Amino acid sequence: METEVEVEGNDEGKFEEPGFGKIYSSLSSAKQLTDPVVYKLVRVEGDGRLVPATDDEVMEVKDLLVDEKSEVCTVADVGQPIGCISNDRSSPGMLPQLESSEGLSPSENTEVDPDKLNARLEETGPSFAPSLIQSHMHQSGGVGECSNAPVLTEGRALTSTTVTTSKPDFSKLNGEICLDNLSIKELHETFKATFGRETTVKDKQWLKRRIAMGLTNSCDVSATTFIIKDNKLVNKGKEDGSDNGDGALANDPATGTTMSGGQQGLPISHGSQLEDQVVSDKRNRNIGDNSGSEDHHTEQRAAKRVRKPTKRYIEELSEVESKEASGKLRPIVKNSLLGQMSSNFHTRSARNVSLEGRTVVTRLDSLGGSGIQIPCVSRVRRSRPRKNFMALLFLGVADEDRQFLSTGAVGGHHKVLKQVDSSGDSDDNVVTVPTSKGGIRRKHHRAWTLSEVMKLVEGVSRYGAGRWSEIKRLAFASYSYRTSVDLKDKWRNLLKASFAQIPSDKGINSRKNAATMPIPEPILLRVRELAETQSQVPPNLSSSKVPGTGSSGNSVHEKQSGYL
DNA sequence: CTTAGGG
DNA sequence: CCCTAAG
Repeated sequence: METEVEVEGNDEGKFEEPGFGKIYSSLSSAKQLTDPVVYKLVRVEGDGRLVPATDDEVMEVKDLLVDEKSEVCTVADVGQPIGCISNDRSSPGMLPQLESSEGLSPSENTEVDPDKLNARLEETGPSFAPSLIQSHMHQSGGVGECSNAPVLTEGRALTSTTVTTSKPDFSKLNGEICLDNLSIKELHETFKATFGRETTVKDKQWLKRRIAMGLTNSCDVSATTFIIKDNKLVNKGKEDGSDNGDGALANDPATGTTMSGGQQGLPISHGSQLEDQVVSDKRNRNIGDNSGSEDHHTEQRAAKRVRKPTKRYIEELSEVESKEASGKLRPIVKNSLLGQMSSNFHTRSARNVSLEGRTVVTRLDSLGGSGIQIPCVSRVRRSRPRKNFMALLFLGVADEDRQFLSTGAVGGHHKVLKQVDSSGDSDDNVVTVPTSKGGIRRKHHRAWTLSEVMKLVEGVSRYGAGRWSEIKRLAFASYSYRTSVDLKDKWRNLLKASFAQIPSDKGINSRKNAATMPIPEPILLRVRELAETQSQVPPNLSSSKVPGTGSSGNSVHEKQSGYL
C-alpha cells in the first residue's frame, strides 16, 4: 500500500528555514503501524515531479538518517509506534501543538515529576509563578526545553557599571546583546557560538531570531528587535512598562498555554533545538554531482559507523531494554540499499533511546546473519546536512512491518512527535575510547555552546554552585551529555574566565574569527556576580571588579550556607 | 552516588 | 574531559 505524500515548497513561512521545502506524508489509512518498512526514496524535482532517487542519494539519505538528527521515535500510547523523522531539528513543520506528549516513550527526561518540581520550586523561591511551574511541568520530553530559561531573575539589572569592553563578536550595550547591528557574517559567528555549529543561512532575520531564541531559551521571539538582555529578549521598540522584564517573553510554547499569544505563527521550534542547518538551495539540487566531494565530514562519519560496541553501550542498551517492553523485531533481510535503509529505520524506530547523548538503538544484525542484537550508536553529525536531501522524501511502501515513517507536520490523524535530545548543540563525535582497565572515556570534547553556558549560569543562580546534580537534573535535563561533573568543570572555567580577562581587552579584539568565540561579557558578568554572591571568588584576583552584587533578589538566597 | 580538585 | 579521593 502506498501512502500519500505531499510536497510543498518553501511556503508561507511555515518553514523557518528559507527554501526548505516541507516534506510530509500523510497516511490515509489507520493502518500505518502495520505498514511500511520499506521506503522508497524519491526526489522532488523543481516542477514537482517525483523522481526515484539514485543509489547515491539513497546512500546519502541513509547516512543522514543514521547520522543526522533525524530521530525516529515511537509513540507508545497509540498502541503502535509511529516513527517520525524530523530532518530538521528546528522542526518547523511541527504542529503548533504536540498532542499528548504523555505518550512519548523515549523522552530522556520524562521523569520530571510535577510534585517534586513543585516542591523544588517552592523551596527555591516563592516567587515562582504558577505559570512557570506549569511550563516546567510540560517540559518533559523534547518539547520543553525552550522553557528552561524563563525563570525569573527578575530585577537583575545587568545594566550596572557594565564593562564596556567590547567583544566585537556581540555588539552589546550595557550587558545587552544586540543582534540588530550585526552583519550576516557576525550573525553566523554568533550562531555558531550559540549553537555550536555553523550555519549558512543568509537570512538575517532568521539568524537573529534563531540566535535570540537560543540565547533566551525561548521560542517566543518576536521578530522585530533583537536585543538580548540578561538572557531575556528586550523589545526596544515597545514600551517596556508592560513586561516586567521576565516571564512575559519566555513561556513554554510547547504547551501553547502560556504563550504570549500570536505574535507569530512559529511557536514551535526551540531555539536551542536547533540542529544542523539546512540550507535550501534549489540550485544545488544536483546530488550526484557533489555528493562525493562536498562533504568533508564524510570520512568522519564513515569511521564513526564502524565502531564496535563498547561495554558502556551494552550497559546502556540493557537499560533501554528493561525500560521498554521489548517488542519483537523480526530481522529484515534485504540486500538492497533500500533494504538496509529500512532496516535501520525499523530498528531505530523500534527502540530508539537517547542515553547520555547517544542515540542507542538495537540493531538486528540481519546482514551478518547472526541475528544478534547489536547496540549501535549513532551520533549526530556536527555540521549541516546535505542540503540536497531537503528535496528528498520518503514514500512509505507497505510491507509486513509495523513502523511508519513520517516527517513534519501532518494533517490528519497521526501524531507527530518531536525527538528529544539535544538542543542547539548537536555535536557528535562523542567517541568513546576504551581504556586499559576496561573503562571508557569520552574522547572528543563537546564544545559548550552559549546556550548551554547560559543554562548553566542560570542553574547556578538558582540552585547554587555546587549543586551540580541538581542543576544537572533540572536545568540540564535535556542535555543528556554533560554530567554534573562537566557542569562543575565548566563552571570552574567560567569563573576563571570571568575574572581573568577583564582587565585587558584590546589586544584580543583581533580574534574575531576565532573558532571559539569568547563568552559574551554579559554572561561573564553574571558569572562574576554569582561567584561573588556565593563567595566563590578566587582569592587572588578579587580586586578591581565592581561587585555589583547589589543585584540581589535573585534566587540564590542564603541557603548556600554550606558553601559560605 | 555526589562533590571537589587535581591532572 | 578524566580520574580520584572523600563525604
